Amino acid sequence: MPELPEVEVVRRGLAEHAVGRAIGAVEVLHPRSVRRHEPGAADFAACLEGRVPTAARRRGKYLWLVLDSGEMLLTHLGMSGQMLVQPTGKPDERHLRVRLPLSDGTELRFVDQRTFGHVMVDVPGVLVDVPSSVDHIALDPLDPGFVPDVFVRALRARNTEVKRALLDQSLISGVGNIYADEALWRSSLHWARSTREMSGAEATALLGHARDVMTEALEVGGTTFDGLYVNVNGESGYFERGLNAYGRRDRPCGRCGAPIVREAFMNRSSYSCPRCQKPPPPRS
DNA sequence: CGTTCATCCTGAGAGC
DNA sequence: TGCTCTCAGGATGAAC
Repeated sequence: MPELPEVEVVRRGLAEHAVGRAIGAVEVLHPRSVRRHEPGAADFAACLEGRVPTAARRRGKYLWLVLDSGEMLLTHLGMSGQMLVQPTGKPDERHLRVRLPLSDGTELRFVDQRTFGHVMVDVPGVLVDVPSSVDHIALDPLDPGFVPDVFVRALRARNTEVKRALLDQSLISGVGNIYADEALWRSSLHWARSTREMSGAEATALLGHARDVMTEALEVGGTTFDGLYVNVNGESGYFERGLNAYGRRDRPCGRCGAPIVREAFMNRSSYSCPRCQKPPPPRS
C-alpha cells in the first residue's frame, strides 16, 4: 500500500529513468485507469505523444511528471499501483493498464491490479508547478514548505477522531493507514482521541512521530530500487522489520508486551496497544 | 461549511 | 476440488 515513502521512491526512479525521454504512442489498456482524464483515453494519449518530461514531483501520495507542454502527467498509485520502467518487448505484466513508450528504448508502464489508482494529463492549478487536481491536497510533512504550527492549529480546530484527521489529505498529506497507526503507537495515543481535546504538545509530538516514521521508511525503501526497475508495492524492507503496531494483532507491544489489538475503523483496521494507547472515555 | 459514510476493484486466504 | 465468504483500503461525492 503505497504511502508517502513508497511514492517518493517511485518519484526518484522516474527522475532518473523517465525525465528527458520523449514519450511515444501511448496505449491505454484499461479505461478505468484514465477515468479522471475527462476528455477520454484517446485525448490522454494525444496530450502525451511527443512530449518530454522535464521534472518528477510529488505532494503526499500524488506524483507527477512536468511536461515540456506545460501540462503534467499526474499519477496516483491507489492501493496497488506501480510505475515500472521496462525494456521494450518485455512481456506485459498481468495487470498492465497503460503503456508509455520512451525514446531511449524503454517503456513506462502503469500496472495496477485493483484499479484504485489512476493517471491523467492535468493543467497547472493555483500554483504553476502543482496540477489543478492537487490543489486541495495539503503539503506533506517532508515538504520544505510545511509549517508545523499551521498543522497543529488546524488539527486542534477539528472536531473528530485523531486518526480520521491524520488520514484527511486536506489537513496533512502522505499519511495512510499504516503510518497513521505507527505514528499513533509512537505517540501512545489511541486512534479515537478527540482532536479538540488534544494539547498543542501532543499534536506537535504526533506530527514529529509521523514525520520520523515516514523518513525512516524512506531511508530503507529508498535503497531497494535499482537499475531500470522502478517499483513500489509496499514491500520495502521496512515493512518486514520496522512496524510496531500495523498488522501485528496478538503480537506483543514492543514497549510493554501487551498483545496488540485490531479494531474495526472506517471499514478497515486500526492496530494499537491496549495498554500504551488507552482509549478515551466515551464521548457524550 | 464541517463531518461521516458507502462505493469503486481484484486476488489471497480461510472455511466447508 | 471448487465454492462462498472475508479482507485489504485511498479518494470521492453524496448525505447528514
